[in-house]
Amino acid sequence: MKSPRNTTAKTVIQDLIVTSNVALSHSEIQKSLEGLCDRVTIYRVLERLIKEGVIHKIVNVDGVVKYAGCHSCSVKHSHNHIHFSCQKCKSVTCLEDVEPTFKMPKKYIISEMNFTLSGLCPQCS
Amino acid sequence: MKSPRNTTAKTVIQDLIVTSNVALSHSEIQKSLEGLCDRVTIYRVLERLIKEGVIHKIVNVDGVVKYAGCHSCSVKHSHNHIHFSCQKCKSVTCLEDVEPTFKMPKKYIISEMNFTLSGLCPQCS
DNA sequence: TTACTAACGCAACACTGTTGCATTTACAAA
DNA sequence: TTTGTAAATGCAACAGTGTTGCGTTAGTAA
Repeated sequence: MKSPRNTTAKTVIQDLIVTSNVALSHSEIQKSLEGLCDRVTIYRVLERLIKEGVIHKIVNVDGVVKYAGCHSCSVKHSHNHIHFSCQKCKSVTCLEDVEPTFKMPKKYIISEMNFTLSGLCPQCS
Repeated sequence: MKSPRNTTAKTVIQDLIVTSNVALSHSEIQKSLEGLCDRVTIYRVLERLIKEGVIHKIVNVDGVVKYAGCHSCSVKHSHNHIHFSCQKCKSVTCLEDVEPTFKMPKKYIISEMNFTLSGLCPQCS
C-alpha cells in the first residue's frame, strides 16, 4: 500500500504557499525555510503538492517558475485564469475571476492555457 | 560612430529564425549552426536581433525560451498575440491574428501580455 | 514495537544564461 | 587599397535552476 506521508517539510512548504497572497519561487521558499530541509527536498515536495492538486505551477513571462495555492480548484480544477506579474515588486498573483475570450483558428486542439499580464500591481501603481 | 555590423553568425541566425515557421530555441539554433560559432555568440546575436526588432522572445508554458521572427512588426510593433505550443511536436507558433479580450480589475496597469495556449497543432491533431 | 517504504540528505551532474578579457574582423575613413 | 577603430567573437569561468542515484532517516500501518 503506497500511502503519502505528512512530513514537516511538506507541511511547512504547503502552509507557506497557501497562506501567501502571491506566488512564490523555489528560491523564495528556500530562503523562508532557513535550512529546514535540502533544496532537492523542496523540489520533490513541490512536485508532490502539484500532483495532489494543492498548488499549481506558474511560469512567468521572464521564465521564473513560481508556485501558488489552488483556491477555487476544489470547485472546478482549471487554471485557465490570468496571472499578473508586477514589473516593480516582481510579485505574481492569480486573478482567478478573470477569464479571457478569443477566437481560435480551426484545427487547433486546446487543452491548456497560460495567460500572464505584466505591468504594475495595485500596490505599486 | 557606433555602427552595427553584419557578421556571418548574425546573418545565418537571422535567416534561420525568420524563414522558420515555428519559434526556435537557443539549443535548436546551436544544433543547426553545427559549430559555426560559440554558444555565447548565439546569445549575443539573439540579444542584438531583439533590440533591432527583427525577432522576439517567447517563454513557453514549460519555461523553454524560444525566438521567432517579427512578421507584422513593421506595421505595428506589438507582440500581444497568442502563441500556440504543441504538446506533441513541441513546436511553438505565433498566431498573429488572434487577439484576446478580457476584463481587468481596476488599479492594475498593464504594459505587456503573454498568452500561450497548449494542445495539438494542425499537423499533430 | 516492529517492518516497510515514503521521504530525506548529500553528492554529482546537465542545462541555461551571464560576465570578463584578450583576440579577431567588419567597415568607415584616409 | 590600406589603415584605424571598436563591434563582434571565442574562450574560460561562473551562477542559478532543476534532476538523478544512492544510502539513510523517519512516518505510519500492522
